[in-house]
Amino acid sequence: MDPSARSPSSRRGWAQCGSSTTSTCRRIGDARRSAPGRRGRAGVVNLSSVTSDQTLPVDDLSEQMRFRLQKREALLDAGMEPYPVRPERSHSLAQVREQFGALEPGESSGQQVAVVGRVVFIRNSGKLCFATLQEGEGTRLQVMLSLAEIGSDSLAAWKSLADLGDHVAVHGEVISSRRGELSVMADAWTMASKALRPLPTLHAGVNDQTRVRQRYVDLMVREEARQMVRTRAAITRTLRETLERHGYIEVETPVLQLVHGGATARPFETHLNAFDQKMTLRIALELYLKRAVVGGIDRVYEIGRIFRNEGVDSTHSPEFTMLESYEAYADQFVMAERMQEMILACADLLGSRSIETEQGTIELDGEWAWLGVYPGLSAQVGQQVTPETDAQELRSIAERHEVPLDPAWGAEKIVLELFSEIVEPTLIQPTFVYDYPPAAQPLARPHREHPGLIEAWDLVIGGMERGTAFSELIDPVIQRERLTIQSRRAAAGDHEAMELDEDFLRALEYGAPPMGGIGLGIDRLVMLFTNVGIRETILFPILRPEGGQ
RNA sequence: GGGCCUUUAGCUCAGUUGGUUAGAGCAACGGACUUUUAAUCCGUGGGUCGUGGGUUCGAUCCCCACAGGGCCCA
Repeated sequence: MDPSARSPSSRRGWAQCGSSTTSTCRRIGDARRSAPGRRGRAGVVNLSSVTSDQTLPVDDLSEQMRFRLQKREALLDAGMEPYPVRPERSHSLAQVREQFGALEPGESSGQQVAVVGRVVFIRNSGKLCFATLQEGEGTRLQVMLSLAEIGSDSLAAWKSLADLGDHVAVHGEVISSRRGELSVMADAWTMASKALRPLPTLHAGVNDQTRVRQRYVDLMVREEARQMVRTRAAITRTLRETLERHGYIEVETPVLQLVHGGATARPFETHLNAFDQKMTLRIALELYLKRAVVGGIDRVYEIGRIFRNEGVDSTHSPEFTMLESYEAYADQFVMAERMQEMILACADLLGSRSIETEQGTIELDGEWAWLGVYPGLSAQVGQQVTPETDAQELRSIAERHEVPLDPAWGAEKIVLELFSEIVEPTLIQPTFVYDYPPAAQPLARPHREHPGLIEAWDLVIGGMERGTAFSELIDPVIQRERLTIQSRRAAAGDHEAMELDEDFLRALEYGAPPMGGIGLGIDRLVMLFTNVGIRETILFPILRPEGGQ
């Protein structure tokens, strides 16, 4: 707030403003009642004085927006900036609450402050006005504007120019109202930012569509939306802290890649003009992080956005955030300890190791179960299934359980499908599903004891895969064989198959240390702790274009 | 890809078994009010009933297509 706003001269300014506004508002009413033919010309407000030669077609705007545009003009006419560069602000609303929270009802602090916030409630009476300001994460504070303190011109300006949704700056003494509400008793106010669109009803919230399409509105009106942002940030911070306690180093690896790999997924394609080169957006972090471990960064992780050009539903988003971490001289069991520690740290931060869901209570405390893929499937279908069970028999099991299969799939792929359809949804408590067939993960090493299996697990909680880990494949010869098979599939038209990454193989050929690696989907982790769909965990999710645009 | 539900004022929602001028709360506009708490009281305005076709004397309502959103299935 400009200090001069409290000088007598500026009060004269408000006086002019107040009176001109009254007439402005009458003009709007007159214009609406005048002949329709005039509205075309009069119905365009020129904003060139502040922005450019752009104009807003006023006839297309709601009545409320037209009034607010006129109020903005009235502020400018009166020499009052509707969007000042830096309003005076001595305290945040939270600081006022903290420093003066102990005031007794009716007590005055004798302290002057300058605060800024968005008007979320407004209660105007003849000579005393109340407004509730809201800032940042939702902290609210009442301001009072009294005729005796602020003068008739400034009070009139407040009543005619300040709307719900505006940011306003208020200077005055911190007091407690007679009812004990902590307040700033204004001796001056200025506009901090004039809102042209009305604030939605605060108590009803907004519908699901507006929530995701206009998250900024959702954040203004719904505390749970603000809480989601904080929860997600707290979870990523906790994951970082846990890994860094174990000596992990955070790195950033390329998003734009020549060769996509590290996962089975269809990539987004793009083009690098400088090299006239086709490129893809990464579908995983894996291959570059392993290169870092080869180079001697023994404990390394990245939290980053990855992109998969696939379906969109309540559990899938085309872009999502993944944590991958790699640790030299560790195996899948060490990584299981890391995973459990990270998730428990998040649970403790959020306050509880029990999570209530529709499928029942998830208990994160205690031992987490280990379940072999083949024993788990055998128990659920009531017949022995082993790596030796042939595709034909597996297909008859699938038929009995009404699991649709692709005719091209082999036995291993069928087992994976059967497990994820029949067993996975039943695993509510934290379970490491392990001893996978090789088809599951081309980048995991062969099992140390059982031929025909690999060293990899998926962590299933609440019937959904939340994370995965392997004892990583470091034998460059076997890795080349596996990637060659993948690349043949890619060449044959399988959009999800990996390409042969020669530079990655070259890195392995220099000798990678034995290592364990983790992949953890951040969005699904947030979903676990908050019980909402993926679109609520992502601040600005991918959406179809709005109609008519 | 298939099925079901949904789209009405700035916001949240009623409603119309097809019929005069489509409603409520909040919000807005005018007025009253110096301790309110989603303030209250009086008055006023605000609608392409998602879009485009069709049936009908008449469609926001019935039918078809399309678009957005949601749920279930594949």
